[in-house]
Amino acid sequence: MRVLLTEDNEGLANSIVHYFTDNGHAIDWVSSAEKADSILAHDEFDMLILDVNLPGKSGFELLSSLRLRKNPLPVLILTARADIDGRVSALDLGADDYLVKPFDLRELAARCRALAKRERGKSDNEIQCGNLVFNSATKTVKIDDEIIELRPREVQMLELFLTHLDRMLTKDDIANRLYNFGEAYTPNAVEQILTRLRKQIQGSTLIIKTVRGMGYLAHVHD
Amino acid sequence: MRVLLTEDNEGLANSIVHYFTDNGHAIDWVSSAEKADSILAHDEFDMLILDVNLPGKSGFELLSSLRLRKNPLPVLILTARADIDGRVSALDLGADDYLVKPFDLRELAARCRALAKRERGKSDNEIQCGNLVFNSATKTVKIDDEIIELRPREVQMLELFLTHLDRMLTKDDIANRLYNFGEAYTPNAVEQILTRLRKQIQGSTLIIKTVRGMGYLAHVHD
DNA sequence: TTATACCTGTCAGGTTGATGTCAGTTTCGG
DNA sequence: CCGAAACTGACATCAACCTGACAGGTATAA
Repeated sequence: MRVLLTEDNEGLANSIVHYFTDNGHAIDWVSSAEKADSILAHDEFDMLILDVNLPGKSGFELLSSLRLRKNPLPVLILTARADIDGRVSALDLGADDYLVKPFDLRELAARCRALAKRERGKSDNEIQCGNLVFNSATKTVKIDDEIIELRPREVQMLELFLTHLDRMLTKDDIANRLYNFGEAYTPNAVEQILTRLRKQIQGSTLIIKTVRGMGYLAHVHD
Repeated sequence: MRVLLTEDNEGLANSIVHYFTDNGHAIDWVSSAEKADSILAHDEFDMLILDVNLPGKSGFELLSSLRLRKNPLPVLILTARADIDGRVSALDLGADDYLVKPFDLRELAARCRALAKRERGKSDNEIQCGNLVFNSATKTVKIDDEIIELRPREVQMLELFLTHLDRMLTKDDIANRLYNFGEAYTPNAVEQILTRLRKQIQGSTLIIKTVRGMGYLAHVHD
C-alpha cells in the first residue's frame, strides 16, 4: 500500500512513517497541505492521511479542494479534540474516516487497512482482461466462464499484473508486493510462483512475457 | 444482526445490550454521537438505535449528517416524552422508526426485526437456499422440510453465510459478526463453530468451502 | 440449594496443502 | 558456443485447518 502522510508535527510524523515502513507499506511524508497538493498532482497513492491543523492551508481545505476535483482518493483525517465542531463530522466534508488524537498506531494502521480494503471492494471489483475475469471480492478467477482455483500467492501476483498491464515489473517490484518488509525472499521464489501462475492461466489471453535481464510484462494477446 | 446502540443512560443501555445479546444479536454500545460517528466510519452495522437526547452532539444531528452523506443505514430513534414534538422531524430527518421512552424491550426488539426485514426487502424473513430454508425471525432451519436445531452461534454464522453467498469471508470477517467489539476470540473458536455448523447442515445443498489461507466461501451445490 | 443439561471456548493431535528451496535443464543474448 | 538468467519438477517444511475431548459457565428444574 502506498500512503501519503500530511502532518506538521515532525515527531508524530516520524513515528507513523516508521511504523508503516516496518509493516511493509510505502509511505511518503509532507509537512503542509500545499506540498501534499503538488505531490498528489503527479504521483499516485492508495490513500492520504491528513492532519487538519496545518500551517497555511488547512487539511479541510485540501480535502474539499480534492473532492471538488472529484478525486476519490481515500482520506483519513487526524484531528485534535479541539478541532471538532460538534455539528459537523469530518465525514461530512468528504473524509472516509477520521481519528482523534492521541491515537494508537495500531489503530491507525487497522483503519488504513480497512479503508484500502473497502475501497478495493467498492468499485466494480471485477477486472476483465480478454477471456479472463478476476473478481477481487471473491478472489476467484474465471477463464471463459470456467472457474480457476488460485493459491493466495498466485492471486496476489495476478492482481499485480492485471493492475499493471503493459508495464514492466522487475522481480523486485513483484517481490515487494508479495512479501512484507523485512521478509526475506529469493528471486527464484518469485519465478516459481510465476511458473505456477502461468500454468493456471494457460488458455487465457493474458500473457506474462519475460524480458530477460529486466523483469516481466503482462499483456493481452489477440 | 449487528446493531449499534447510542445511548448515554448506562442502565438502559445495559438492559438493551443484554436483551439483544441474549437473543443472538451482536450489539455494540457507545455513549455519544461523536463516538457513534467514529465507529460508523469504519465498521458496518445492520442498524442503529439512537437516543436523541445525548450530551454533546444530539442524535438528530448525527442522523442528519448520516443522511447528508447518503448513508442508508436503518435508524431507530429513542425519544423521551418531552421530545415528542420532535418525532415528526425524526421521520423527516430520515429516521426509519421511533420509540417513546419508556418502552418494552420486546417492543424494541420487534421494531428492530421489522426494520431489518424491511431493509432486506423481503416480504417474509425466510431465506431459501437449495433445500435449506432459514427463517430469521424464528431462527429455525429446515433441510428438506425437516427441522434442524442449531445453537445460537451456529445460527449467527449460518445467517452470515446465507447473506453473503459466493463471497469470500475471512475468519476476521466472521469473528466480527459473531463477537462484540472488544470481545477476544481465537481463530480456532471460529473453526470450531464452523465444524459444528457443517455437521448440522450436512445433507443440505449449502456448501461452505475452505479457501486455505484466505477464508471461507458458501455456495449452493447442484 | 443441588443436579442436570447444554453451550461454547480451549487444547492437543492429526492431516492437508501452500510455498520456498534445491538441483537439473533450458533459453537467450552476445 | 559460453555463461548467465530463467524455468520447472521434486521435495521438505511449516502454517493452516479440522476435529474429538474436555472444562468452565449458565440456565433450568427439582
